[in-house]
Amino acid sequence: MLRTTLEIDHASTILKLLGDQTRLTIMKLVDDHTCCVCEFVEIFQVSQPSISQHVRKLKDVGLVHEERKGQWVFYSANKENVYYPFVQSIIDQLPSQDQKLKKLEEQGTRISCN
Amino acid sequence: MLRTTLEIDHASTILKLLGDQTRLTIMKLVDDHTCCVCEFVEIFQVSQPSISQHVRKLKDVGLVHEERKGQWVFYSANKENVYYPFVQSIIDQLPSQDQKLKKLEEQGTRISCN
DNA sequence: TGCATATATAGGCATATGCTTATATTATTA
DNA sequence: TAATAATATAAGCATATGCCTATATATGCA
Repeated sequence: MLRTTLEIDHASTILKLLGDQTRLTIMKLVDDHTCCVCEFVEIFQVSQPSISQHVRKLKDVGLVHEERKGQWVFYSANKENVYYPFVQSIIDQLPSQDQKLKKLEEQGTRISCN
Repeated sequence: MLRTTLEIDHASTILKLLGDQTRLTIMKLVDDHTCCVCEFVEIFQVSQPSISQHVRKLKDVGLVHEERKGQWVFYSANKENVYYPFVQSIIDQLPSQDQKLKKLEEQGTRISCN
């Protein structure tokens, strides 16, 4: 098995990124969902620029992948990233956050993103 | 197998703590070594109060165990902590930092701590 | 007891972080 | 083209963080 060496300074950078409840939850969600900014705004009850800044940080280190579809921008996990196995090993230990998306569907707030 | 649920807010707190290169390295070292403050000062080339503050944060959440031996205070991983399996899964992916301790031994700086 | 050594705490400071509002950009549609 | 909608960026602000120096506390030993 190929084992990439994870330098400690790179690791601490990733951990710092995940050491924020909003970003950690986003990573957990995009691990098996594709979500748009407006959904995160709804889920976290925070301003749209705040979410934009969080996803930007994740995008800057390449943990998420951005895809524009019309007026929406969708984010998903970039599983090709060198550090993704590390991230995955962490978020795998977290409880599913899918109920947050389900709640949006029930409210009909997720319509825009399908 | 018993599986403790790791709440996402607790997880982000732990990750934030580990999201600092000094603290992450300390955790990696104390995972299989018992170290005193003066060693960390030597290793990280940072002031003694700075190290004291870092280990205090780790101690406050119970990740490290403090033990006074004479005038020295030794720190080791508190593997009884509920979050330790989570921490362990992370630091297990990091390269050994033992060469930092070896270097101290070569310099004779680690004498005090045996 | 007095001095040296190791560590902890207090206080100050520069920078980082996360949020907000205001505004710019990009795409959709009438 | 103009209006609307989604997102990004800019700027400002309050708080957090990590470091330092100065000082307090605790222990060992002459």
